[in-house]
Order: sequence, then C-alpha cells, then structure tokens
Amino acid sequence: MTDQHPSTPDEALPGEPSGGVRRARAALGRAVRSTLPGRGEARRAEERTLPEATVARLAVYLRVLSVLAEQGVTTVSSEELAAAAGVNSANLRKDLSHLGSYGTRGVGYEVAVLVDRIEGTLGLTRRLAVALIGVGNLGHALAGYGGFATRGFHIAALLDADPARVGERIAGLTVRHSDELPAVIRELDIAIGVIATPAHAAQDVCDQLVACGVTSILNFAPAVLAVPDGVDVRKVDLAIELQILSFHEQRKLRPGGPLEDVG
Amino acid sequence: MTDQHPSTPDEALPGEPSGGVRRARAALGRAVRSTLPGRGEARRAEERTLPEATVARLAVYLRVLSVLAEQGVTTVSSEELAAAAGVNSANLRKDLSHLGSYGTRGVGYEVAVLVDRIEGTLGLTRRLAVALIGVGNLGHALAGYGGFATRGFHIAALLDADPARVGERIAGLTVRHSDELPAVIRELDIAIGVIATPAHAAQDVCDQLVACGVTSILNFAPAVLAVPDGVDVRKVDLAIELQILSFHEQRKLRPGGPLEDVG
DNA sequence: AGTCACTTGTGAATGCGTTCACAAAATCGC
DNA sequence: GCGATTTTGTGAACGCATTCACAAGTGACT
Ligand SMILES: NC(=O)c1ccc[n+]([C@@H]2O[C@H](COP(=O)([O-])OP(=O)(O)OC[C@H]3O[C@@H](n4cnc5c(N)ncnc54)[C@H](O)[C@@H]3O)[C@@H](O)[C@H]2O)c1
Ligand SMILES: NC(=O)c1ccc[n+]([C@@H]2O[C@H](COP(=O)([O-])OP(=O)(O)OC[C@H]3O[C@@H](n4cnc5c(N)ncnc54)[C@H](O)[C@@H]3O)[C@@H](O)[C@H]2O)c1
Repeated sequence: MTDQHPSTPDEALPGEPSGGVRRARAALGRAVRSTLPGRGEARRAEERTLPEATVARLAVYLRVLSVLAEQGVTTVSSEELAAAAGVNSANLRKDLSHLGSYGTRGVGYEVAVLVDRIEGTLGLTRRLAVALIGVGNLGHALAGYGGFATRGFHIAALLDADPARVGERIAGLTVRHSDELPAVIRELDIAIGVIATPAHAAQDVCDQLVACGVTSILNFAPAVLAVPDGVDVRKVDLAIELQILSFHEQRKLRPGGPLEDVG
Repeated sequence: MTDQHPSTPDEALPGEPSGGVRRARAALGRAVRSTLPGRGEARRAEERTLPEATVARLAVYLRVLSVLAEQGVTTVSSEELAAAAGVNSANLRKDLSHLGSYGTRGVGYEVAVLVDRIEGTLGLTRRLAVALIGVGNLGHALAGYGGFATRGFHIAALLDADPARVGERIAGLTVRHSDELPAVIRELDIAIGVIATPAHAAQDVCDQLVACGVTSILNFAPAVLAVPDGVDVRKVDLAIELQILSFHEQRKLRPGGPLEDVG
C-alpha cells in the first residue's frame, strides 16, 4: 500500500536508482567489535557489513522517527513505523535487528533509542564537512538549502570556476575559485564533495576531489563518473528518474497492462 | 573499476533507492504484441515486464549512447558500452537482450538502432508533459533546467501556493496558483507531477495530483508519500544520499574495514 | 572454402534482499 | 501467579538480479 521505490540499481542507477554505493571488495572477515560502546547490557552488533539496502532505509526511518519525536511520540511498533516509512514491517524489523536488539517484545521500540542507534550507525554524530563545486542554478538552491545542517552535515565551502561567481556570498559563505580546491579540502577537512557543474566538467572535478583524498562524492551532473576502488559515488539524476516514470506510464496504457488486473 | 551505485530502496531509495517504482500487482499475463511494429524482420520482444533494475540502466545507456552518437561513433561493443556506463558487460547484454536481438555477433551494436530501441521502450517518443509544483529555491533551478527538453520531456506548467510567486515568468512560463492544479492538469494533459514544495505540503499536493488522475510523481520533498496502487512515486532525497555516504565514510575509518584488504 | 578472432545471447550458478511465519519475550488484567 | 495478548527477532522460503562461462554467429583474411 505504501511502498516507495527503492533507489534504482547503483545510482539509483548504475550505482542509482538511486541504489548501492560503489564499493570494492566486500570484506567478509570476522566481525570486529565496534568503537561506540553500547550503553547498558546491549552492546552486540554494529558489526561488519550492513546490507546496502538496509543503510538506505535506515536514513528513511530516521526521518520518520524525527517527525514522531517532534510529535512527542516515545514508543513505536514495527508495524507503525513500517507503515510510515512505506516498507514491509518484517523488512523493517530485520533492518533494525542488524543494529542489535533495541526493541521490547510486546511493546515496540523507543523512538529516542532508535534515533540514537541509527545516527550512530550512519556516522551522523560527526557532522561531516561538505564542499559544493559548481554554484550555478542548482548550486545556488543547494547552497541555500537548510536540509544539510538539520540532517547532520555542514556545508563548508562553495567553489566555482567562473571568476564572475567567485566572491559572491551565499548563505554566509563566500564562493571561492575552484583552483583553490586542494587548499579548501585540506583546510576545512572536507569529507564529501557535491558536484553541481555541467556534465562535461564533472569527471575533471571528480578527479581533483579524489586526488585530494575525498572518498565520498554526490554527483548531480548527468555523467557517469569513473573512480578508483575505495571511492563511493552516488548520483542524483533527474532525467533518469523521469525516464523510469515514463516507462511505467507507457506500460499503463498498454492493453493487458497491470491496470486491467486491478479492475 | 567503474561501478556506479544502484538506486536505493524505493526512494533508489530507497528507493533508490532510489530503486524501484511503487508498482502494484505484477501482472504476469501472457505476452502481448507491442504497438510499435519492429522494423524489418526483428520484431520480437518489447514484451511484458522488463526488470525494474534494467529500466533504470537503460536510461543510463541511453545517455552514454547519445554522447557516442554525437562523437560520430556508429558501432559499439557490449564491453565498451558497459565500461562507459559503469556496469558489467554481461549485465548490459542481458539488459539489451530483453529488448530483442539488435546486436551483431563479432561486431557489436549499432548506436542509432540502440538509441531508437531504448527510446521506444522507455516511451520517450511521446514527450510527456510535466507540471512542477513548488517554485521556490529548488523549483526555480528545476524550471530553468534545460535537461527536461533534451531528455524527452516538456515542462508545461509551474504552480505555487504563494500569491507573491504567482504571475512570475520563468523560462517562458508563467507561475500559476496551485488552486488551478486540476484545470492545468486537464488543459495541458499533464502526465508527470514534480513536487518541490516543503515537506509538510507534499502529501497534500500528491493527493491532489492523484485525484486529478496523475499516476507518475517525482518527489523532491523529504517526505514519504502514501499513494494508492497504480501510482508510481520516485523520490530524490539529498539527505538520504548524504547519509549513505556518511555511513561508508565511517566504515572506511574503522580498523579492519574494507580498505585494509585492498592494501 | 576454411580458419581465426571476436562478440553476442543466454543457460546455469550464485548472491542479495524481501517476505513469511512462528517461537520467544514482555506486558496487562485478573 | 497465570493466561491472554501483543510484538519482537529470526530461520527458512522465495524471488529478483548479477555474474559466469560458453555455444553459436559473424566478419576478415587468406
Ligand atoms: N538546474 C537543475 O535543476 C538541474 C537538475 C538536475 C541536474 N542538473 C545538473 O546539475 C548541473 C548544474 O546545473 P545548473 O543548472 O546549476 O548549471 P549552471 O550552468 O547554472 O551551473 C554550473 C556551474 O558550474 C560552474 N562550473 C563549470 N565548470 C566548472 C569547473 N570545472 N569547476 C567548478 N565549477 C565549474 C559554472 O561556472 C556554473 O556556475 C548540470 O550538470 C545539470 O545537468 C541541474
Ligand atoms: N533547495 C534545495 O537544494 C533542496 C534540495 C533537496 C531537497 N529540497 C526540498 O525541496 C523542497 C523545496 O525546497 P526549496 O528550497 O525550494 O524550498 P522553498 O521554501 O524555497 O520553496 C518551496 C515553495 O513551495 C511553495 N509551496 C508551499 N506550499 C505549497 C503548496 N501547498 N502548493 C504549492 N506550492 C507550495 C512555496 O510557496 C515555495 O515557493 C523542500 O521540501 C526541500 O526540503 C530542496
């Protein structure tokens, strides 16, 4: 009734939909105890490799949980949370079970505990610094977007190659020239690069980021980025999303299509 | 070497996740001959349900193929195309085989034929009309974005609830009040709704779209949308993408993590 | 015409992810 | 205390997707 679409394969496409991250060898070694000491008796789990699909959903759960917390809800069952997140409840329980046993049978989960656990798992306690490269149309919207700060990130630098744009102040930051990229990355300890340049510049910018040691990239340019092993790229691609919708739209029109079955 | 990440679960998410579309029953009836008559002798396939993951990748192939066509390349092997798209070549061949046999053994695929076939499959020959609801920061960027037109879509209407925004002209269109949504949808034969309102308004707008018969929605607001069966929702969620990157970033730092295996 | 090098298309194998279904906990009411 | 009720956590079944590996075409060259 309320599925949402899974990110598509590997970018949610190659990478995408919106889907998995470009990860190298999957390192299936024995589990290593986590850093964060689980408080109380429950300290198991937070082990090795969380399934990629689970990681993506955890972020969704976190969003839903934040809303619940705001509303003063303190406890939630897997059924309720799953409905709100648009997933199957068994799926949700299995996801959460990867983090350990934080639910109470017969009762449900404590919202605050879950938020804590998920934030810890996703590494959101560290507030990573983000650099945005390409401050055009889209870049301006992103730069002014409050969603970064409220979701565990800190937009620390804006960069553009166009001298006319350098010096402009947006949301408290001054646009710097992209030649300064290496310096900026080191100075500000940038962990994530967001690419919002035209497609033809994207690979170039990506290479520079990688050369400076950035291993996490979010790409808005419609280009497939090649990166070495160990670097994670996720892409947001408007055209691909629309084309997927177009495919299904076409299907709906066809006689014998899925709609006929419904009635 | 050049994987990209798959969309996450239903938001690929999520999934993307970014990932799959919210499809109802999967209708596994017997195959129905397609409308478009395959030219020449090859007319098989274009059958029923293409795997969701394949659909997402087809859009990527199409992008890569367009670039190749521009460069004057007329023929491409699965190995080359796969490398350019960041996928495994066997995967690519299997994807393409779903459309029929359009390759030549020992040679490869004709770029023009492939472009044709994929556009047909994705329904891009019809140039669907898109309505954008919420013309704020992000909405402005989207409205001014050339990528719609060049990728098979026609942005036909801009709507906003803020009277101060109504009447504004952007990219040749005048912003209309969102009360007019039903009229606009019927007049302009809107097939796809793009939601770029704040999260708290998203479900409302979504409901209106659905009530007006729109069955394909692209949602930029950080909210999980509930829709009836038969309606496809895809979401683009910046925070989720960043949080997935954050997770992997954290993993990289951990002793015993995947990087240690590489060297 | 025959060989060689190349590349597609696809069965089979494997892996990943979701869903089912139920036993094991926990609370509540009596 | 105890049984009824609720809900978690998870083994097992299932289905989808990726990858392997190779037989079957195709063109080029001789
Ligand atoms: N605008 C949208 O809504 C939208 C939507 C989806 C995708 N995109 C994609 O996002 C990207 C940006 O879109 P836009 O509309 O903002 O384009 P834009 O042309 O307005 O902005 C691009 C900016 O990148 C800068 N730039 C160019 N080369 C650079 C380099 N090497 N280093 C640093 N900066 C550089 C330019 O100076 C410019 O300011 C494009 O690839 C576009 O396809 C945009
Ligand atoms: N700006 C970004 O870069 C960015 C990035 C990712 C996600 N988002 C999300 O996209 C959405 C829009 O972001 P934004 O920065 O453009 O916000 P914004 O506040 O600048 O724009 C929102 C617009 O929606 C309009 N609106 C509000 N309620 C409406 C309704 N019921 N019907 C029609 N229009 C309505 C408002 O009048 C406003 O013009 C938000 O949900 C935001 O979280 C934005």
